[in-house]
Amino acid sequence: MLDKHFDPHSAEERIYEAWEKAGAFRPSGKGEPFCVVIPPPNVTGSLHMGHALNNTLQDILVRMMRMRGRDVLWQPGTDHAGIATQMVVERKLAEEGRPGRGELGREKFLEEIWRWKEHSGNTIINQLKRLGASCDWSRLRFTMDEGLSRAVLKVFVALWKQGLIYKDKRLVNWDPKFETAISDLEVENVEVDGHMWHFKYPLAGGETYTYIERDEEGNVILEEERDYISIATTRPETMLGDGAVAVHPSDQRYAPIVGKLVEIPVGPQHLRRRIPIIADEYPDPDFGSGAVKITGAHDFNDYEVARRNNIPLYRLMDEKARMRADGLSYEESAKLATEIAEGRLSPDEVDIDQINLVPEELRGLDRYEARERVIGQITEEGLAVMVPDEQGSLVPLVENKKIMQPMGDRSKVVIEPMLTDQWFVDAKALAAGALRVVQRGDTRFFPGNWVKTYNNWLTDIQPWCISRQLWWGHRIPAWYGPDGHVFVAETEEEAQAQADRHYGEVVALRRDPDVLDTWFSSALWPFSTLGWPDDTPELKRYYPTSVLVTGFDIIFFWVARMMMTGLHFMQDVPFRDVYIHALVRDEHGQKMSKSKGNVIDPLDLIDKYGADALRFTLAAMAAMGRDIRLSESRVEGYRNFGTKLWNAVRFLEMNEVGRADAFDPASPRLALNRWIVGEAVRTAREVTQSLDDCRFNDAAQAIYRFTWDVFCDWYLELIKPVLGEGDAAVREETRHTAAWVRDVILKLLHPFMPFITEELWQRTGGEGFLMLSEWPATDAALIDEAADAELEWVIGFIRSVRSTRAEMNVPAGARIDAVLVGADAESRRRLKEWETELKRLARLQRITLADEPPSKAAQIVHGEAVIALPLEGVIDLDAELKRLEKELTAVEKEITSLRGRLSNEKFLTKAKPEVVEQTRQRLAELEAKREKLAEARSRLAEMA
RNA sequence: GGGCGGUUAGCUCAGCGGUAGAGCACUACGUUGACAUCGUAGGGGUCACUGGUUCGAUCCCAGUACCGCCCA
Repeated sequence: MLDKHFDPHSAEERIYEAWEKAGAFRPSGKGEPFCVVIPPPNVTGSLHMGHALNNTLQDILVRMMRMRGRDVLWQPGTDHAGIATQMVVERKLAEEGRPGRGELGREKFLEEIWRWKEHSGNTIINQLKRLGASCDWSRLRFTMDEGLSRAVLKVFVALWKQGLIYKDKRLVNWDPKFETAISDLEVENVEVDGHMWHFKYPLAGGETYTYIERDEEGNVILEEERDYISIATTRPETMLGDGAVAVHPSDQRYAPIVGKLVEIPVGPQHLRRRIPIIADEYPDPDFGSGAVKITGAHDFNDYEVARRNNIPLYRLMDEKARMRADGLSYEESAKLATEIAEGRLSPDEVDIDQINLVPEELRGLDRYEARERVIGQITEEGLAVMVPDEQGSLVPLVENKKIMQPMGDRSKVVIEPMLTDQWFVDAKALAAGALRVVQRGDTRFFPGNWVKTYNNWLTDIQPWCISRQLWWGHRIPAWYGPDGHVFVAETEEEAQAQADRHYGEVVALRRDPDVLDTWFSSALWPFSTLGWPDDTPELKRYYPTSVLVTGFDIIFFWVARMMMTGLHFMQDVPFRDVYIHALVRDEHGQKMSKSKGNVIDPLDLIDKYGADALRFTLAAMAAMGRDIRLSESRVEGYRNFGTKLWNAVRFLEMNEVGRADAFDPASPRLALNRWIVGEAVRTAREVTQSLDDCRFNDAAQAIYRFTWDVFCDWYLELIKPVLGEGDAAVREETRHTAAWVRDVILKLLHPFMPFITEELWQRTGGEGFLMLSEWPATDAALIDEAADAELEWVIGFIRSVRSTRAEMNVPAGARIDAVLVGADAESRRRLKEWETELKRLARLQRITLADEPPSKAAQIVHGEAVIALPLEGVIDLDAELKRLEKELTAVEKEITSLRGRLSNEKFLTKAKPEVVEQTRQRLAELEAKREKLAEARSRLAEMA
């Protein structure tokens, strides 16, 4: 006998272990392949709500497909998460008071990381198991595995040979905390309060010009002689590295001075550097003064302008974003820079990186300290633009302004655009194919509007910086000879051989110290996990994978890149469908974040309500294209749903409903059983179709409704008398049907609530595992409309009586009589057939037949007949009159609306014929009903 | 500035060219032998606003307002 409740704590682990032990997660090898690769969580990670949603949805698809006989492979794994992991281990070493990364050295430090990974790197895997994820864990992969590493090497070398990977000195996002380049996707632009300073750049040689400002009509509003140009900046410290001042070519105010030189108002006065004023489309004439300084080595927009105009790029900071202290002295640097600016020296003739334009007294300072110093110096010198304050005295013009500040998404420090040597993938070249296949529909997005996002990004794609100045990751397979010549090869031996051939002698090689971006290896995931570069049976069988389930936030990071590499190396898309799900937010729509303290830990919810409840909640709320606001009450509600199901099965058990393996659902004779079979089939069809369309919420709702509102509320209530009093054959049929429907529910619900359904399956003597049983059939022939009509009549009868009783304030326990008035033969037959059930569920003493309603009775129109409830002594005449009035009003309102429609000729001619017919029928029904209601009212009115 | 999405019951959300739904919350009643993690009944909505298309618009189109997110 089942307990009153399902106990997730004792059941979940036991069931999961039994599945795993039996190899139930492995591909069957039979049927059409269905393959999903898991979006690999970080090896440092722990399960958060996003993972819970993502993996619940995958598991639902995977479990359903498995039951439908597909050969399912859900390929799991983790990625090595370069920065994050290195950070975690460094922090751990520090906490334990052990030698840090620097002291340990590369090799020892990597050993530490591996040790850490072996020890706690699978936390998230175990958490996924608690969620119920049915991945094939025997195939667990890790991006730093031997096999996957081989794939990375092979891809790197191949792309290098094809010219699609190259080394370049470009501006990259530099994280001063981790001291590495990061991808622009790892930069969050945060709006912060900033300042805009306005400074004067004096024209060289004391030159002047007439500065004329006009309003919109062209009237002169300001005209003065100036010996300077006014520049606004949010980053004064970068003035040191300015290479030019740019104005818009159409800007008349500055037209006279384009091509002239200005002095940068920083650094020792006798060494003032001069830079040219250039014309470029970039400056916005309406913004600030219309003139902008160009610091190509420290700003992405400036970088483009500088490249267009051949303006030199001067690096000002070191890897910690301090003002650099290396290179030439300021005097020498300024001199060279000036010669370049005046065209006496070409930038190519000098080692630009040796030019350090940071004055000696600022060298080694933090960038913000340097900023303050620069501002102070300029202001002191009188080159700040001054405005009057409230008291009328002149003060430097400093605007308070919202500025977008780039922050490292992991380090949380301000990112510095930095000119460095890095490795790049020519993403543009690879993007073309990735765009084409989606255009063509080889891969489909659900919902489809994400295609636009995907296209936009791939169209404007920048070179992908793949090198990272870290130790943890795939080390770049490039070796340098004594003269810096690079040799790229899969092995050191091969690189050495190349070098020996190149130099004609044996030379010592030095390997590039950098590692690759983690996403470089993740981009290979759909084929590297299946065994590539080896030609494995898995690769043949499961590539392209069937569907990728992921969040929109990594369309760029991951989906697009997998598409590029998949097409390039496998000549086919990595997945047929991409299902993009939403973000999980808190119940107020806020993004969950540790700093906000609004994080809901899925494991807490699992502890409290069980994995099934959490999974069902996530699925029920996963409507396409919308974020999920998770509230705990919802989880609680679905936990209750599990209890409801549990007790329904418990009830069947108590009534000796066992198993009927040979049961044919077409065999029942009873309308009740034929009806529930039809309803079950309808539900199976809806769940199946919804899941095929990735409409998880619709599928969840369909099974929920059927289980609770149809099976529990009606079917179980209606079979109670049958099981108690029916004859043997009828009882037998009903038990078999009930068992069959119970199993349909367990199966349809299993992908959503795997634990409780499996437990019930086992406890009711189900053979093998539910998770490996066959998905319910969806044969529409099992739907019997005559049975539907019959049950509709029965349920409607009971509902009406209950409703009227409540409104008449009849005590819930009181058994009253009912009289069926004006019933036709069919209704009489039905009444006879269902008398027991009607009496029981409507709480009636007797049901009799009559041609006229008794006096002082509440009257309910039910089809062609009227159900009269003689409530002499109980009935509140006024209340009943009111009730009838209310119903009449509602009916009349609708009649008016339908009549209006039907008297509209345009409706009759233009609306679809079946709609017109439907409307007519409905009107006829309502008119009949109105008549009966009116009769009932007048009878009652007479009595009153 | 460009793109995407949202605005439906008190809350969180589905939905849809013809009759507006769920969960939770709320009200009343209920120890009916599966279930109080429950049952029965009920209240509650100008479907943001303005136009347009249509026989008919909460739904389609355009605009407005407000709110999100992404990219510059």
